[in-house]
Amino acid sequence: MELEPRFNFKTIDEKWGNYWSGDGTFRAKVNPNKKSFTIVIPPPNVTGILHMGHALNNTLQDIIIRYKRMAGFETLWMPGTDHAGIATQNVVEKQLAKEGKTRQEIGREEFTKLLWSWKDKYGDTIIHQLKKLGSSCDWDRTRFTMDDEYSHAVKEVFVRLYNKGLIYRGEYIINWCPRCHTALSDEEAEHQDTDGKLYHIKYPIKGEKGFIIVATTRPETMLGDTAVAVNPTDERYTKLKDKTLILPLVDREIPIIEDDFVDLTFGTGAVKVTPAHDPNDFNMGKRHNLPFINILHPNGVVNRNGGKYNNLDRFAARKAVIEDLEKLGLLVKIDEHKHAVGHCYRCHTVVEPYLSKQWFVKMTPLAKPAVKAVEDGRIKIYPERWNKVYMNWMENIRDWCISRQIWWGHRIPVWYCQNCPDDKNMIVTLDTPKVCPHCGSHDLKQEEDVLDTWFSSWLWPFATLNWPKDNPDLKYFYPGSALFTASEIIFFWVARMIMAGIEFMGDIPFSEVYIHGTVRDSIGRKMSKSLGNAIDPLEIIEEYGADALRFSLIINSGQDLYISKEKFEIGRNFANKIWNASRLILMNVKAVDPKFDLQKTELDLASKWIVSRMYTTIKKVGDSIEKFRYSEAESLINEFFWSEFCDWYLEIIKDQWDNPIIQNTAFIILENSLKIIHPFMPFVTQELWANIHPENKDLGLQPWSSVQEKLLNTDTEQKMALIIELVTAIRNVRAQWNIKPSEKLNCILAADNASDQKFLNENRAMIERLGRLNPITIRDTLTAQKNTATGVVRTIKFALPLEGAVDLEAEKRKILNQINEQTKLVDGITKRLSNEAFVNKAPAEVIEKDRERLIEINDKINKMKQLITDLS
RNA sequence: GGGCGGUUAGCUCAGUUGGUAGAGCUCCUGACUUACAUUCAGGCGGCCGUUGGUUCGAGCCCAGCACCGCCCACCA
Repeated sequence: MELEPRFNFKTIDEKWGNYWSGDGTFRAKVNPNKKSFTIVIPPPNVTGILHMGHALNNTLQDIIIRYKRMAGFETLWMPGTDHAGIATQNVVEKQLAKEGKTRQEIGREEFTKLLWSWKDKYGDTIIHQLKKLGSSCDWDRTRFTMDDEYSHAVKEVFVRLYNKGLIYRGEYIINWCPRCHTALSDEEAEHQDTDGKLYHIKYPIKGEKGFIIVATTRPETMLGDTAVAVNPTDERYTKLKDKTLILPLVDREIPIIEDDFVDLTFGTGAVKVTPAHDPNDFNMGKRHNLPFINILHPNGVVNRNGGKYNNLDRFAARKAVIEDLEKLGLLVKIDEHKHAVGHCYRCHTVVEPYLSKQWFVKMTPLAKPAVKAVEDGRIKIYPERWNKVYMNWMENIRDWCISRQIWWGHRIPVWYCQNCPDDKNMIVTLDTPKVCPHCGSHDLKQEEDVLDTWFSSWLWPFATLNWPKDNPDLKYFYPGSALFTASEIIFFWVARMIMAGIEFMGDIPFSEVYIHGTVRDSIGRKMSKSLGNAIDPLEIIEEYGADALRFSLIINSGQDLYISKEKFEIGRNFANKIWNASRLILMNVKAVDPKFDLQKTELDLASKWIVSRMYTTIKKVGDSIEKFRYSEAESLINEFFWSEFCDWYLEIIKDQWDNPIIQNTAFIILENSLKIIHPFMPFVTQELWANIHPENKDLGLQPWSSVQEKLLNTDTEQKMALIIELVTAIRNVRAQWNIKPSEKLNCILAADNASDQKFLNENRAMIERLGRLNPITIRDTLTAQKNTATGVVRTIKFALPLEGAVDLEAEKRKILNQINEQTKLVDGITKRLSNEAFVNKAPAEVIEKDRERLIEINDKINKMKQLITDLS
C-alpha cells in the first residue's frame, strides 16, 4: 500500500482510537498460564475534563501496561471515575443557581436526581477523552464509585470498621467550609501562608481599672471567648490569677485560667480562649471545663450568640468588632503578621475551625501495618525520596473526619431510633433496618451525612473487582502491580489505599508507586484555568496528534514538566520520522523472506552494527521502563531510531536495496522498532504495523522483541564508530571548504598497517557514499604533497585534494586552534602522569589509558603540524 | 519552626558505583542529496551556585553558606 508523504495523524488517531475503544482488544481475562499485571487508574472526577496532568498520568500508565502486555503478562488496566462529592455537587448547584434555585429549595431527593442525570449526561466526558489519548484500558470494566456494587463495598467497610471500634462519632473542632456547608478532613484544608494582622485587644478586669491584653488574628471569635489563658509560670500574671475579666462587646464575665499550652514568648503571653472555634482552645476548654459557645451559622454568618453582630458575615463582623473596640479604646495595636490560613481544596474559601458532631476513623491502628509495608520494601515508592513524606505523615497520622454535610455521596449506613435515648439510639447496619433492635420502634431516621469521597476511593483497588464478593477476578488481579499518581495525592489516596488494602484484603494493593511530576507552564507556574496558562491536551491532539502529545510529555517527564506548545513539535516530528522511514522501507522491500534469520546470515558491517544497536536498545528500553525511567527510554529510542537507523543505516544502504539481505534486515529492524516504540506512540506504530501485517494487525498484542544476545557485538559497534568518525571528519572538512553536496571529492586514505587497510578496503563503498567521494585511494603512508590537506582520525589518515576556492589562512588558523587545545590536554595528562602520588595510587588501567591517550593525542598533533606545513 | 528537592551551554534538562563534561531546543553556516524541509550536514557555546574538606583525582562523596521551589506544622 502506498503511504502518504506525511503522517496524517488525524485520520489515524481516530481510526485506531475507535477500534481500541470498541472491540475489546484490551479485555483482561483470568489466565492461569500468565502472570497478571494490574494497574488501577486514579479515577478522575466525573466532573473532570482532561488536562495535562491527566494526559501525563495516563500516558505513563499506558506505556507500562502496553509494554507488560507485549511482554507476556495478562494485563488489567482498570478504568473508572470518582463521584467527587463536593466538586460535583458544586457544579450542579451552580447550574441550579442559574435557574434561581437552591438545593434546599428543591430538596434532597430532587437534587440527588438532578445529580444523577447530570452524571449520566456528562460523566463520560473524561472517559472519552482518555480514549483519545490511546489509553488501553479494559473499558468494559469501567467503574464508578457510586455503582451499586461499589456502594455495597463502601457500606461494608463502614460497618466493619464501626464494629471493630475504629469508627466513632463525636463533637470536635473540624475544618468547616462555610461555602460548601460541610466538614472537611485535615487534608482537604489547604494551608496557605497569608499576610494577616495580629490584633492586640484589652480585656478589662472586673471591678478594677486594669486589663489584660490578648493578641489574636481572628478578633471576631472573641464573641465566643469563655476564658483567657496564661502560662502558670508567667510571673507577669501571677497576681491576676483569681480575677475575672469582662469580655468587651459582649460583657460576659470570663475567668483567667492557667495552662501550659500558652507560650510566654508569643504576643503578650495571654491567650483568649474560644473553645468552639479553635482546636487548641477546644482542648483547653475540655481541660478547664469551659463553656463552648458557637457564634457562627454554618454559612459563616454570626449567629445570635454574637449579640449585636448577629447576621453579619464573619469578615464583616471582624471589621465591625475592630471598629467598635477602637471606639471603646480597647484596641491597643495592629501588627502585621504572616500566618498559615486554611482554604477549602474545592472552592478555596477560607475554612473555619468549627465545632460540630462528625464521624471519624481512628487511623493509628490502620497506619501501623501500612508503615511496615513500605519500611520492609513490600511497597516501593519511586522516586525514593517520597518514602520520607509518606512515613512522616503516617507516623503523625490524625483521625480522619469522614462525614460530609452534602447530598452527593454514600449515605452513612447509620439509623437513629427516634424512641430510644440519645446514647442508645444508633443502628449501624448494611441493610436498611425496619425496626429498632432495642425497642422495636419503626420510627427510624437515617443519618443525613454522606461519606468523604476518599472514603470510597481508598477501596478502589479491590472494590472495582467486586469485593467483598469472593470471585476469580479479585483473586487473580489483586494485588495490583503499580500505581501512578502525583505527589498531592499521596495522603489523600495512596496512603489510605495501602491501609485499606491491608485491612480488608490482608494484602498490599500494589507493590510499586510511581510519583510523577507536576505539569507547569514554560515559566514554571502550575497550569490552571484561573491563570489562563493551561494548555489543553485535546487541542494538542488536534494540532500535533496523540502520539506527539504522549511522546513530548514523556520526554520531558524527568521531574516537573515545563511545557509550552512548541515542545509538542518534537513528538510530531518523531512520529513523522517513523512514518517516513517506514515509507522508504516499504517502497524498497520487494519480498520478505519468512525464513530469513539474522543469526544465520553473513551481514555487512553496517547491518551487523545496526542489528547489534537494535538489540542493545531493546534491552535498555525494557530496563528503563521497568525502572520507571521513561524519558530515558524515549531518548534511547530516539537515538537509535532517528540518529542511528535513519541518519546512518538507511543512508548507507540507499544504493543497496536490490540486495535481499539488506531488504530483510531493514525490514526486521523496522518491525522491531515499531514494537519498542509502540507503548510510547501507539497510533502511528499500529497503523504501520497493520500495513505490514494486515492478517495479524494488533501490534499491541504482539510479543515484545526478545533480545538476541548473540547478535550483540561490541567489536562491530566499535568498528562502525570508527567509520562514523571518519565520515564526520570528511564532512567537517567539506563544510569548512564550502563544497557542495553534489560535488564529489577525491580522497586518499592512508593506514600504516595491513589490517587497517583491509578494514578500509572492505568498507570503502560505504565511506565513499557517505562522504560523497570519488573512489578512494588507500595507501600505506601519507606523503606530503603540495595542495593537499591532511587530517587525522585515530590511526587512519585521510587526505583531500584542495580546490581553488579554499581559504587557506582560515583553515590554518583552525588547525592551529585545535593544536592548541590538544596541547593543553597533553599538558594536563603529562602533569598527572608525572605526579608520583597519582602513579602510585591510581589503578593501573587508568594510568595505562592515560598513556595511550597521550600517545594518541601527540600523534594527532604531529599530523596536524604536518598538515600546516602541507597547507603552506 | 521542621522536612524535601533544585542550582551543569542562552533555554529545558541527562550525567547509575569518583577516572577525557553530554542531549534537545535556540543561534550561526551550508544543502530542495527522488522517505521525510515536521528534513539533512556542519559549527558556536560550560572556572558544573558559593566556601571549605576527603582523595593521586570531585559535576558526582562530606560540611557550611546563598538563592529558587515544594511539602508538613495547633504559637493565639
